[in-house]
Amino acid sequence: MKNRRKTPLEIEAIEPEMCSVDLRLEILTQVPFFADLSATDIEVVNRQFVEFGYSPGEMIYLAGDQAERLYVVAEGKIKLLRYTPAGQAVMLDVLTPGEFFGSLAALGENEYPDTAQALVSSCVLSIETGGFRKILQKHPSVAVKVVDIMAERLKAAHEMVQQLSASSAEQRIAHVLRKLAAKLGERKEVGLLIQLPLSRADLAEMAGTTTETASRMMSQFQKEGFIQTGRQWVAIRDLKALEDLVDIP
Amino acid sequence: MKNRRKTPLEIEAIEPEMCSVDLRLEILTQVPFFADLSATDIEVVNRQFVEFGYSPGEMIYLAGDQAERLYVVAEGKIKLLRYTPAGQAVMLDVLTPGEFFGSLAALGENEYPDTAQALVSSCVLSIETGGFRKILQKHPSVAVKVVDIMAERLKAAHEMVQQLSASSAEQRIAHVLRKLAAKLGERKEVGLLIQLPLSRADLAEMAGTTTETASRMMSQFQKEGFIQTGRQWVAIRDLKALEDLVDIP
DNA sequence: CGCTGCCTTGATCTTCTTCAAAACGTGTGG
DNA sequence: CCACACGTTTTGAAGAAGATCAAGGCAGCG
Repeated sequence: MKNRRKTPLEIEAIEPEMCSVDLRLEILTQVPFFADLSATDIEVVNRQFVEFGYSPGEMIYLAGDQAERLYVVAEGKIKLLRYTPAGQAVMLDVLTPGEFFGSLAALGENEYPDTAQALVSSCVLSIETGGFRKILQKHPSVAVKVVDIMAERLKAAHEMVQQLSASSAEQRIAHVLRKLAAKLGERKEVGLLIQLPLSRADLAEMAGTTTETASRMMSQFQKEGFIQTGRQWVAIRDLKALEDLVDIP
Repeated sequence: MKNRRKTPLEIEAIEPEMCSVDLRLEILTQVPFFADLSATDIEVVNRQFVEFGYSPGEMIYLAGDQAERLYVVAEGKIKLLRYTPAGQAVMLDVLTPGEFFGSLAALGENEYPDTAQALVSSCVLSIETGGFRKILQKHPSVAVKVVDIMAERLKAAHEMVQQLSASSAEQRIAHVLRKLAAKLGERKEVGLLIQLPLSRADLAEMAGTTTETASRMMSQFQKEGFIQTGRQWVAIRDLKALEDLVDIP
C-alpha cells in the first residue's frame, strides 16, 4: 500500500481530543507557572479545572463573549485572532501545550477582545477567572511566573507592531516563518517542518497582507531555495537567509 | 505684554523635573499597584526607589542596554520606542504618571528591547528588578495588579497589531488621535487638546506611516473640521467623526 | 529681521491590493 | 483504482494607496 499524499505533515485525529484523567494532573504539573507548586497544591488546583475537547476549526470562544474563564492548552494548537469591523481576520498568536489564553482580568471588563479557535484536534483545561485570581493571591510564585509570561508576550506583540509598521510584505512573511519555525518547527528530511496545516490565507492573516501577496512571496522564497512548500505545509531549508531578509536591509 | 505664541500647549519647565522628597511617598501611594499596601509597607518600598530627572528629549535607557531596573513615571511623559535595523523609529506607547516601564523579567534575559525617552521635563522613580520581584513575592496583591496592567497593555498592543494589519493610513492616524485624546486630552477652548508637543513625524511613528502622509491626513481632518492643529499641537473637535472613520468602513 | 526646523504640497514611482482565471492537490464516490 | 469535484494555490494585468523626492512656506526664537 503506497501513500499518495504529498504532505509531510502528521495526520491528526478527527475526534476532539480528550486528555485522560490521569494525564490532566501531569499536564498541570508541567505548565510553566504551576511548576513550583507542591503536589498537594497542584491537586487542589486540579480540581478547579474542567476539560474540553475541540475539533479542528472549532471555536473555543468568540470576540464579544462574556469573558469569565481562563484556558490552558493541554494538547493541540489554538489560534488567537481578531476580526476587523469589515470582517478581515488578523491572527495574533498560535498557542501550544502549556500556554494559557482567555480572561485574566477581574470580572467587570468582561468581554473577550479576540476569538480562540482550535487549529487541530485539541484539548484545553479551563478555570473560572475568579478562581485563578485566588490562586495568584495565594501563591505569589505563580503570580510572578504569570507576570513573566505576560512580559514575554507583550514583547512579542511589540515586535509584531514594529514589523507591521516598518517592513515590506516580503520581510513580514519571512518574519512570520521565522517565528513559526522557532515555535512549531520539527527537523525532518524536507527541512524544519512547521507542524501545522498552514494555508496562504493563514500566512496572510499573520503578516498583515493578502493571500495573493503571501503566495507570491512563498513562490519566490521557494525559487530562492529558502523554503520547501506545498498545499497547507511549509518547511524551512535556510533559516539564516530568512533572518537576514528581516534584519539586514 | 501680549503673547504672540500660537501654541495652546502649556509651556514646560526647562530644567529636569525633580520630585520633592515628601512628594515621592505620595506618588508611590497613588501608583495603581501599590494602592493596597499599608503605610508602613509603602515606607519600606519607598526606600528601595531612587529618583531621576530628565529634560525633554533625554534618553532614560537605550535598546540593548543592560536591563536591570524598573521605572515608574512620577511626573512628565515618557515615550517607549523601537528602532528598526534601518534606523526607522516606531513608537509603542506614551506613559504618564503612575505607569511603569523598563525591565520586569528576572536577570538573565537582560537587554531592553526598546528605548525610553522623556517627551517633556520628567521625573521617574526607579528600583532594581530583583528588588521589585521580591516585592511581588511578598505582596500578592501587587502581583495581581501588575498582571492586570500587563493584560491591559497586551490588549492595547494587539489592537495596534490589528490596526496596522488591516487599516488604511487615514484610519490609523484617526485611531492614534483617538487613543492620544483618551489618554492625554484636556478640555480647552480649542477642543480636546492633546497635552504633548506632537510633531507630524511623531504621529507617523505611531501610525506606521511617513511624515508626509501624516501631514496630508492631518490637513484633511482639519479641512473636514474634525481637528484643529498647528505646529506641534493637536486638538480634537469631533471625536465621534474620528471614531466612525476607524470603525465603520 | 533673518535663521532654523517644522509643515505643506505637488509630481513621480514603487509596492501592494484587487479582480480574474487557470492549474493543481486532496479526498470522495463510483 | 480511477475520475471527478472542491478548495487551495498560482499567475497575470490593472488599479489604488502610499512612499519617495523635491521645493517652497510658515512659526517660533534669537
